[in-house]
Amino acid sequence: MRIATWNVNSVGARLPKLLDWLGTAEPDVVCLQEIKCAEDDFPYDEVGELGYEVAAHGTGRWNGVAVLSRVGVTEVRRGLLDQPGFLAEGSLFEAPEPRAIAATCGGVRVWSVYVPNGREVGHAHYEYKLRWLDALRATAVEELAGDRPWAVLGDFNIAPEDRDVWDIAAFDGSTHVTAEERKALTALKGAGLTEVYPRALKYDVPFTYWDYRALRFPHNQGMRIDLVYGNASLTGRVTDAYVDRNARKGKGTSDHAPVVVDLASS
DNA sequence: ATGACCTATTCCATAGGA
Repeated sequence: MRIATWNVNSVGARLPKLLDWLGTAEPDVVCLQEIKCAEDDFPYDEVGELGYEVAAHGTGRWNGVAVLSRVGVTEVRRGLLDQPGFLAEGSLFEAPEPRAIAATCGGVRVWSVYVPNGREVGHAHYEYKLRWLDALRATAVEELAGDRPWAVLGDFNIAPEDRDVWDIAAFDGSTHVTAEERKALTALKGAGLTEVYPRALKYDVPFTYWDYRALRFPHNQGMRIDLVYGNASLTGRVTDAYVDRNARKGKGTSDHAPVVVDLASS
């Protein structure tokens, strides 16, 4: 069984690339982030023709997550346990954002998550990011009572180690590399999870994101921020994991590459 | 070269991304 995660940066703009990739990588389950469309506007028919059922959670212009599966989709859950919203400047209410969806696919429980960016250290969005990560941890604790294979995959917007960014000096004082954010990942692992570390298809560090600007991809100036965590029932079945950087090549791509994880059949 | 992009929308300007 092959599961994957990919921040597609708009499923509408990325549809041709997504369909191509589904056809060649042939994943059984795909967690998507930043679909940037309302639930009703997801291209269900197009991915359906390739055999995928879809559970989507999206409201439009920003965020949005989905799970695609050709091995069934049951027990769909939208949002985290006590998920915080973001109080935008000038807004009176915290808006709940579509950043997490779960489904059970072929006996494996998967969460597709798009962790808030944080914008700047000390910004309200940064505090929101940390609160959101704590809600993710609490959700994991709640769901990990049993021993069914369980994984959370997605764009965490955190580089776990200094080596996971192309130049740590360039990130001095910025989000994605702070001790607080990394502590949140450690706390998440404390729920009973281990990271599935992927192979790089080229170079040493398996980066998953390269900014569109400044020729970051050709220069391999990337970040490893799309991550996979699983419980022992899942990680014990991992036979391979890699970042498909080929999906980042050429025009009309996402700025993220997919992370692919292969599991032995149970 | 301290340069360099891309998305959807209240659509040709802006917010957000990381």
